Amino acid sequence: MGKDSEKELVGVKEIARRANVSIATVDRVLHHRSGVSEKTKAKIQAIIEELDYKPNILARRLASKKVLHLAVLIPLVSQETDYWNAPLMGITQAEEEIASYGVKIHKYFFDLNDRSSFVEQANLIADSQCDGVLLAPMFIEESKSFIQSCISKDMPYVLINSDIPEQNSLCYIGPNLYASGYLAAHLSGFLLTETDQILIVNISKEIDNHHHLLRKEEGFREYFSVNKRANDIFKIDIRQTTYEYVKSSMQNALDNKNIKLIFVTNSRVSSVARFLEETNIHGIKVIGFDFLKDNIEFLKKGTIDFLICQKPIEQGYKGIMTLYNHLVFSQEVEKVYHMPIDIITKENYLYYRN
Amino acid sequence: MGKDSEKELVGVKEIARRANVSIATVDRVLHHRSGVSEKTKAKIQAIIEELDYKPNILARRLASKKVLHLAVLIPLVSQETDYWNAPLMGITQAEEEIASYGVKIHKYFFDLNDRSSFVEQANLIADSQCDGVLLAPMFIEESKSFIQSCISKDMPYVLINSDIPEQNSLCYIGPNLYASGYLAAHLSGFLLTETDQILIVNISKEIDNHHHLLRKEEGFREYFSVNKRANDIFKIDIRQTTYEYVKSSMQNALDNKNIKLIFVTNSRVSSVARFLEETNIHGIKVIGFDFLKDNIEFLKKGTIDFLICQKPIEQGYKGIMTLYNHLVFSQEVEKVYHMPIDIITKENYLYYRN
DNA sequence: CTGAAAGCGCTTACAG
DNA sequence: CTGAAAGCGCTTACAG
Repeated sequence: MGKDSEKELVGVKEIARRANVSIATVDRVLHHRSGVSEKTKAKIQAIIEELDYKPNILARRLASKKVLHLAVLIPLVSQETDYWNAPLMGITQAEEEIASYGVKIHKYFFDLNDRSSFVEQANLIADSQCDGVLLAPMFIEESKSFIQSCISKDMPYVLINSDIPEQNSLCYIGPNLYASGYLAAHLSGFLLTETDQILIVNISKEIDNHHHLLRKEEGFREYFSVNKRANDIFKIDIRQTTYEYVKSSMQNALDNKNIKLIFVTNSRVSSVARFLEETNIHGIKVIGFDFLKDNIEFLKKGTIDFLICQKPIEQGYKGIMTLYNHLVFSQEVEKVYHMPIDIITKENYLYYRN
Repeated sequence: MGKDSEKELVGVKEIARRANVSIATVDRVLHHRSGVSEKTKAKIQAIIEELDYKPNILARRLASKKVLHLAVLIPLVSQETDYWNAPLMGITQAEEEIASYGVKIHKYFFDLNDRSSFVEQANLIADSQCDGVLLAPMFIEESKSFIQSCISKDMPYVLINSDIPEQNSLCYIGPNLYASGYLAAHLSGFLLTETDQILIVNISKEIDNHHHLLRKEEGFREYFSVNKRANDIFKIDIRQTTYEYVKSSMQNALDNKNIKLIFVTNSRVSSVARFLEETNIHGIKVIGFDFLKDNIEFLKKGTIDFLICQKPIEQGYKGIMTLYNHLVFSQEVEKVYHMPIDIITKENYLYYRN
């Protein structure tokens, strides 16, 4: 008994009856609206507490015709990588789920290779007077100034995929980059002897800004240092993302060495795998990131040994739901929600969700 | 335009207006209730189709006071293993989420070591006239006859954790046992040379029925056979779950061999790890199952190398939500929903969700 | 076989 | 500062 039997019937009506006021007044204090005398406000609040009143969300959404506008700012899916298709799917899924609850989602896309497109879209959002923003802060400086305008407009915002320092964001949802690098190193450890050579590969047009890649590299190196492993670790930054460029860079990097394992710090690992396959290089283990079609193909064939994946779909989904739950239910949110660090192999990729 | 602009306003009222009937009549055909002439029924249905009417679920649940009763039948959490606490958490989480939508969940527990307790509880459910059942069919025969009574009473049921052949279940939600054994073998492969010896350990009071353990073993062996690896594979079935019994069994099993890796087919892997630790045996790799406190402790210390986990919380959660979505929204369900096969290590366990 | 009316628990003008 | 009333889109008796 107790728990089960009590709550049942408590609604605004009951509260109004007990407080000897109208339900409209109860509604006012429920929503912290002005225009209620301190005295009656206090009385009503006491009753709300006492009864542990929980509003009926169904009725709330039904009665209120207010629609909630959420803006999303993420990279455009490019032909170079369809990684961003995944978060977008999660966002769309959330959208479908809450559409009937009066939520509208407005999507803005920018080009990963074009900072100005980011600024442009960000400005559109800033002017749109929406109720909340989901943001992938790929360009640090530009993101910071966008965030400033969000703050000044009192728009809550959620960051996904990569975090940015100094932030008043509602929360960050995404990987712990350092930890994922560390794990990659641990897996590497299984594949190597103490003397095998390792190559770390960062592939990105804008490596300076891509703290993510560098933080993964740090985590990776840390593992070897903590475990006092003697393996030589080389590294290369590849600043053009075309296959031809990756190929020639890799040729140079492998030259005159005896690399046994390559750690690619992002989803571009398929370029490296393609290179190894085309040039008929065998006996090198490969670890990279993300559950993308190309990557999975190489995983199946055994050219890639491990992929680390961090639920990009769920990042998008959770991002939207967090905004929704915060705005509609005033739900408290964790400041940081690190995604699980999933290990994908030939044997379990079929069962990977997200 | 198009998609966005159209639907907005279509409700029972509009349908009623167009069909020249009352909304009560519209409601009748919406719910396939009797008492409507074929003629008006056809007219209304045509309009519903034409308008692509989607009922407002909020209003539906709000107006209808009908409560949905779901029954859950799972093992009691024992002091021997708290595995079943996880699915229970997922069930409770789902319960909280949909409680305000008029769903009541009734939990029945049985003792894993006592078949009769299963039958007892199953009978209670069969008599309870609930609207749907979530079931962990640990005892095959008893489950089959319970399922028969569900079918005869037209109660939909969902299976979790382990599947049972011949089934008209709404769906199965749980691991692909064979595949998880296969993956375990793949991971083992990384840790071994071609000549290292392997020991498979099944720990359970009722191994005959526990097809799950045996199917994992099969998957495990299959990997070595497919990949033509020459490792000797030994096995032992331990039919008492107390630590003392496990310990002495393990002592025997290791005697006179040079085992380099132990594969424990379920969550009892911590007993084996404890044994290795207490008897100061080093240099044996260990792979087992499930994200349990004890197991994680040994993972941290390095006694256990890999844990394979299959989101038990989510199994419970999805089980309930599947019943709910099926009963409330008539949502179609996949017959089989295999959980991802997660690999847990020292480095990523902190980020594991579920 | 069909419809008018009340009600689910809340919000929103509107009037005072 | 406060309340009476209409309405959100649907369901449920009840009456015919």
